[in-house]
Amino acid sequence: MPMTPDTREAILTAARSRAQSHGYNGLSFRELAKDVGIKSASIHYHFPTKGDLGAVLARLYSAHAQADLDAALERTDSPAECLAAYVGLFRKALEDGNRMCLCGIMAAEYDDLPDAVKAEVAAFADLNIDWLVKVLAKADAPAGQNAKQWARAIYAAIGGAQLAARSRNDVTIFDGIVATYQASGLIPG
Amino acid sequence: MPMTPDTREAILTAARSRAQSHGYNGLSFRELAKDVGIKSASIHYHFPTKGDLGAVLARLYSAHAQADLDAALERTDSPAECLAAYVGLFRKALEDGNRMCLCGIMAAEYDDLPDAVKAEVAAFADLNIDWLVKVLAKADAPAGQNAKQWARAIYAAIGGAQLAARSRNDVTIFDGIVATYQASGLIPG
DNA sequence: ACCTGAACACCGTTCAAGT
DNA sequence: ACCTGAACACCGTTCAAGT
Repeated sequence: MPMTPDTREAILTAARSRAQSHGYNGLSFRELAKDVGIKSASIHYHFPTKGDLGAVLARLYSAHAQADLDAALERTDSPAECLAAYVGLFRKALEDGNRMCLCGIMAAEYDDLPDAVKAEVAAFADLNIDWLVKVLAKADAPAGQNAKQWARAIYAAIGGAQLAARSRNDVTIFDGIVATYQASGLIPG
Repeated sequence: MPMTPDTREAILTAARSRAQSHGYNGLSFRELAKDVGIKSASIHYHFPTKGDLGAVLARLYSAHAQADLDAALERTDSPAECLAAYVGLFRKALEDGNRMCLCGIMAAEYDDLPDAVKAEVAAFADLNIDWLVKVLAKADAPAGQNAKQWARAIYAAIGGAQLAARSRNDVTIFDGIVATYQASGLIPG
């Protein structure tokens, strides 16, 4: 009689939390097993390899992000308000234990990632950029730039702000950087 | 009679290269030992712990960057030209085997870093920001922002561009993002 | 002064064995 | 269907031993 109704679910929850702090390399099956209350060998029953777990993790993370972004776009089609919601999602990770976007931290480990995980990380970036393109459609892009280039720049800049704030363990650094992005016109505000 | 005149130097060179690709977690004493042609236990003679190696690595990396930046500032005090040189340093890492800035990749692993390495990563960020403040002194900051806030935003944005381009293994993505930063006024160009 | 082999507790993975 | 113990080759680290 297991404590949790669904071991697979419990593994995914613990793994997501750990991965957002320690990355893919820092994710340990033995630590994960302790969190869940099983032996590390048992994790392989649910996820044959660490790469399988990483890929599922990233795919679920993307689906969750997609849902959040769609909900924001449904509340308003104002670029400034949508971007505020967008920035808020990345801010939340920092607030919650100085964590990173799962796919942002994994992008840094790119060379060590199994191919299946690499693909999911790329898909997350695409999802973000596609949503930003939709939002930015009714805003004025920087001179000579199309919406796609603009979207890519915003995605990269927010990821960088998260990374910079994290290594200071200080969310206000994130806020300050975003404010400068807005003042410069990179982010509509 | 060792092949290399200075084993310590050989360890540092190999470690820097590996760390810029695989990060601190992905740095293996046994792989490093193979590169240098000694046994992994021997590395501990030169660097007692992996944290010691990481801290020395980051400190040397910072010193090298400081020299490069000072040289650029000596060639010209034009903000646009200095920033072009700055961007070029980050671009070079991507060109050279899709590598990252050492301290950028380590910032993503922040939670797993020994304290001595954390300090060096923070010092690298400070060095970058201080240099940028000097360069930006004679340029017009985005409305309501001081030079320090502006410098922080540029440092974060360039790091994010490197991260985003790396996970596509495509330097032209970096160039496109930087072009948008320039068009928006975030980076003087 | 510099290097090594052997040991330790870690890691992901496999697999025969349990229920 | 789900879990485990034991084994394997990896990891950083220690240390007595070599030169």
